[in-house]
Amino acid sequence: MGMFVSFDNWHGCDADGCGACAVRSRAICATLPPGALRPLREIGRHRSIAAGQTLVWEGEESLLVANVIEGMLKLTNSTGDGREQIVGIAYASDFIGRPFGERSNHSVTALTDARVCLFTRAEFDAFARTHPELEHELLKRTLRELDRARSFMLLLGRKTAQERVATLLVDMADRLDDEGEGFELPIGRQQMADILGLTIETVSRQLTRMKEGGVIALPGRRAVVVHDRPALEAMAEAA
Amino acid sequence: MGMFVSFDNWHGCDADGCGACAVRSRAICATLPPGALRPLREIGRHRSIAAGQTLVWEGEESLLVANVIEGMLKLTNSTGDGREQIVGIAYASDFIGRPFGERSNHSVTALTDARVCLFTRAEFDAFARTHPELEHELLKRTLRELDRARSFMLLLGRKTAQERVATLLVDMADRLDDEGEGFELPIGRQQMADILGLTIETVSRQLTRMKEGGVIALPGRRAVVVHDRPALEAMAEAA
DNA sequence: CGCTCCGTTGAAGAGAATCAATGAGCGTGG
DNA sequence: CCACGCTCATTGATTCTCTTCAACGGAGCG
Repeated sequence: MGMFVSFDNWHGCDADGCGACAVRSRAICATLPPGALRPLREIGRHRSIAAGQTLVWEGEESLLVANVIEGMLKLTNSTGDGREQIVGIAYASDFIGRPFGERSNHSVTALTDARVCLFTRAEFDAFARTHPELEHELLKRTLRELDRARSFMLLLGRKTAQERVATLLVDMADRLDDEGEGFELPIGRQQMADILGLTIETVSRQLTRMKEGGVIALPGRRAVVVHDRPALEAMAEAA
Repeated sequence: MGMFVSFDNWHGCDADGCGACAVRSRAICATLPPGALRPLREIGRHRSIAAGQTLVWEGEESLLVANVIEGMLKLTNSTGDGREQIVGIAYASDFIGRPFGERSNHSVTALTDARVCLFTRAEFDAFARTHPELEHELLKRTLRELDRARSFMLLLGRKTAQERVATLLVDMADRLDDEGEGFELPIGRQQMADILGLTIETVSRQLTRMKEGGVIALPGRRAVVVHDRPALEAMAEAA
């Protein structure tokens, strides 16, 4: 494992440890009063993760939790024979891992090179248990995640391939397309398929259909331009 | 609304209000020290709900939360054109509703006649905010629900019809079949289909196949006897 | 230049949905 | 107690969507 993992050369109580943190104002730490930040900092460690590396395995003991500082990670569940479903994506400032539980229900794998602020679950649990503001923030985030997961259950259980792809594009556009001038997909076709519960071929065909219908353009492998947003939204909802 | 809803004739601080509650030891209230139970009791109301009645509507403002005292309720998400996906089921002692959020993401509808202990969201939020033990319990429950939802995403996105039905039967047997002598399904075929992201016909056909394969018996509409549990579990996992 | 990875496209097939009819319980009322 | 009607479940025939299998294409890179 050591060969895949690199620790930054600071850890714990550093002069500019959290102050300089890229997600200081957006991660759960933001809820803590200044005085409580120091003890949390002392149990946290920065770690870099290479794309493709898995931080937590489905079904294994829950030993780690973390804040995402930079990069993207996927949360996945798999069947015994290798079928995979992405059940969540963690971006910068998101919290990952399973506090207050014996085992992790899903794997966590880096989609891009990433950096996280890591805690052992035991230490984090103990800290959180004594800091209600932190638990409150965690509760709010977990409730939001649960809402998102349940919305996705509707997509996976009841929506057609076209609706699924359109829904994903609308979500991505909302997240990434500030200027309305198109955006870069942060993931490839296979991962789109793993999110949507489809095959890579079906995703590709649906994108092609939308392109031929003039709803979107695909100027590159990862590039998407939405030409007709209302049409895309209509596709996402009804059919 | 009044014609569908009946309030019990006590509410608030009653002599035996919470002490006699059927879920006193299992609901979130169980975490509260005796002294804190009284103020919570004072903002709670018992309500009876008829089967089929909807307590909360998807997308509407989140005004109510509740503990389930008795009965079963379904949490659902729907598409514009009426396709429905059950995203969760609440049993006695479960907590329902969306605290700390503007809107409810899903509808809550009684599957059986039910009784709940109801709070306005505003009052509950304020109470919870000042009772960390309660928020901690709520966090643990929400994390468990999130794990469950994500496991279900694998089922909905990647499992075959046979695997889905077998998975549901295993879950139900674990929950209901103490003696190994069979159990009564708490829901009909349509709701099984709505949970599994299938049609009623497909659920029926899969059950028939399992019956003909000798894995289960179906002595009545709602009755199930598992003859070959290992086979059923194998069906639930691989294919 | 050729290799590899990833995405696209095509043809064929499987699995589930849909459409349609039949059948079995169950409650109601005669 | 039985007949009726209603709801829910089963079964069959067909259609259709998505998957599977297979080949090709194109961009990036050594």
